[in-house]
Amino acid sequence: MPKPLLLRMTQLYAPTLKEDPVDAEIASHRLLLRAAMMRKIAAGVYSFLPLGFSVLRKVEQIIREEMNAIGSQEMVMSIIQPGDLWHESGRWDVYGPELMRLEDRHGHSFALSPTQEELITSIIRNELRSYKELPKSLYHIQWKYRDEIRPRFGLLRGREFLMKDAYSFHHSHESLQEHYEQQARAYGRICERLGLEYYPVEADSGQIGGKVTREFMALAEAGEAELVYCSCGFAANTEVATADLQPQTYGEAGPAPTELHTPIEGTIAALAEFLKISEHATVKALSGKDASGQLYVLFIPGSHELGEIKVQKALPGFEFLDDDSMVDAGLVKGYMGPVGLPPDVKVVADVSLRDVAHWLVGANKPDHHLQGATPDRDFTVDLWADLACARQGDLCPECGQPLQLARGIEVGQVFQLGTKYSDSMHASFMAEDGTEKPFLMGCYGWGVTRSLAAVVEQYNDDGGIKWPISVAPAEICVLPLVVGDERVAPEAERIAAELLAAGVEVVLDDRDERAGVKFADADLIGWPYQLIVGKRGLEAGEVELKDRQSGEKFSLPLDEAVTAVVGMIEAARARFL
RNA sequence: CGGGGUGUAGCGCAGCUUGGUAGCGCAUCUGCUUUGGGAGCAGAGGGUCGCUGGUUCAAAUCCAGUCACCCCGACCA
Repeated sequence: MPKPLLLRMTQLYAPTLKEDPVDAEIASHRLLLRAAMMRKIAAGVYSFLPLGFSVLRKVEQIIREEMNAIGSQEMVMSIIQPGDLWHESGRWDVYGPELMRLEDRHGHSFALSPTQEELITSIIRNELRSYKELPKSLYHIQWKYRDEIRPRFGLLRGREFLMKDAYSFHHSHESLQEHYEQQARAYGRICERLGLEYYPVEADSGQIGGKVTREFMALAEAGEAELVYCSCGFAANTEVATADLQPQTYGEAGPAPTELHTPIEGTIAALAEFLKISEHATVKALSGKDASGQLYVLFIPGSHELGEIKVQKALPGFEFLDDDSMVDAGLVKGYMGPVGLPPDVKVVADVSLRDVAHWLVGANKPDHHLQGATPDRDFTVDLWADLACARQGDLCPECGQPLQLARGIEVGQVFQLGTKYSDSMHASFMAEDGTEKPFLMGCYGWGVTRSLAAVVEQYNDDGGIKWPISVAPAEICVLPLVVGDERVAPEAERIAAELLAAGVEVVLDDRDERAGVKFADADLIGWPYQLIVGKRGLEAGEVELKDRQSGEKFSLPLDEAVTAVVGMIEAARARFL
C-alpha cells in the first residue's frame, strides 16, 4: 500500500462559497454547492469536486462491501446501449422521452442507460445455461441517465446520477426470495453505515415491473416521497399503503335517503363546514374514464385523497374528466352521488366504505346532498377497490395503532422481478427436470449520488454539513492559527503527521487565512473533528478538539492529544460498522 | 409539455419604465495595518449586457425570434 499523504488545504481545490447559491432551495443542494463538493453543469447534471468525489467514493465503498458480503459480484456495464436491446424488451417505446437516445454516424440508434436489466439479461442469457450454475448475483456502480421532465433539488432528482444496480438470477422462488431478503438486509446495513435514519417500506414497483418490492426511505422533510409508519414496525409508501381509514356515518339512516339543501360551493371542506361535521363523515366523489373510455364515478372517504397509483391499478389508463366532459356525461360537478347516476356510468368505491352502512353523498343535482344513502338498497357498487391514500391517524393494518406520517428520500429499492425480462428477452436455463425455464430475476437499485443528498439532509446545521465519520471527506482537520507565534505551524505539522501515522485521515488547514475563515470553512465542509492549534492553547500546553456533530469542545494536553484523538476517532468509526 | 419568472464582471445584484455606449457588493491582484469565528484603508485588473435579427443618428434599454436556466403540476435510484 502506498503511504498516505497529508492532505493540505493549500493544495486542495475547494472553492467554498460564502453566500448561498440563489437557485438552491433545500439544505443538501445548497450545502453541497457551498461546501465545494460539486458544481452544476446543466439542469440536473453535476460534476464532483475533490471533496464531493471523496464522499462519493466512500459511499460506493460501503455499498461495495455490503454487496460483496452477500455474494454479489462486481462488474461494470457500458452506459451506451444498442437500441435493439430496448426494442427487444419493449421498453424503447414504453420508457418514453425519459430515455436519452442518440444515433451513431451510420444511423444506428442507441440509448444512454437509465438502468441495465436489458443489458445484463443479454449478457448472461447465452452462457448461463444450467440450474447447476444458479443462483448468480451481479452488480455494478455506474452512471445512469434519465431525461427527467423536471430535474430539481440538486442530487435528489438529476438527469445524470450514480447508481448501484444488482441483478440476480434464480431457478426457484425460494432462491429468489432468499437473495431478495439478503439484499434487503444489506440495504439496511448500508443505511446504518451511512448514518441514515430510515424505514424500509411497502411500495409500488413502477414500470420496472414485478410484484414484490420494498423501498428504503431516508427520512427527510425535503424528500419527495410520503410514507406512513407504525410503532409495530409496519411502514408503507402512502401511494400503496393499505390502512383502516375509519370512515364514519352521518346522521340516521331512514327507510330512504333524505335530501339535504346544501347551498355551498361543492367541496368537501365546504360541506363539512356547512353541516358542522368532520370530513370523515362525508363521501367524496370523483369522475373519470379509463383507457377504453368507460365512465366512472369514484367514491372515497371525504377525509382522504385519491391515490394515483392505486387508481391506475384498479382502472388502467384512468384520467379525470374535465368540466365539459362532466356536463356531457350528465354529471353535476360538486354534487355527484351514487344514487341516480346516468346508466352508462359505473360506480367504483373505496374498500373502506364497505364498513359504512349509509353514506352522505351528492344528490346529482346542484346544491343538494343525500343523507343515508345505503349500498345495495339505494344503489349498487360495480367495483370495490383500494383507492384512497393513507394519511396521518389512519389505523395500522397490522396492529390497529394510529399511523404516523413522514416524508422521505427513496435511496434504494429491491424488487422481485420474476420472469418479466427473462420472458421478453428469451433468457432461460435447463432445469433439473430437463425442461427449458425462464430465469427468475431480482433487481436491486441504490442511488449513490442521491445518498449524499440524503445524508446532508439529515446531517446539517446553520454552519454547514456535519458528515458522519463513515463518509466524511476526511476524519479530522487540524487548524493551525498561525499568526503571532512561530511554534504553532510546526506543532500542527507534527500532530497531523502523527495522526496520519496512526491511520487517521487528516487534513491540515495550512492556508494563510484568518481564524474566522478557517473555522467557517471547517464547519461548512463538515469535517467530523477539528483540532485547533493556536498560540493561546500552546501557551497553556493545550490544543482544542471540536466535535462537529455535537458542537462540544475539549481541551487536550499537548502530549496526550494524538492518543486521545485517535481513541475518539476509533470509537466514532465503530459506531458505523 | 402547460402556467409563472430570470439571463448585465468569477458569485450576488442595480441600471431597462423615460434609448445617449455600464455600475454596486463580494471575490481576485498590489501595498500598509490587523490577526481565536468569514478584517480595515488605499490602489488596480476584469464585462461581445444569453444569442440572432429588426427599429433608430444612437440599443443593456424598444420590437421579433431563439437558446439556456429557475419555480409550480404528471415520473423515479
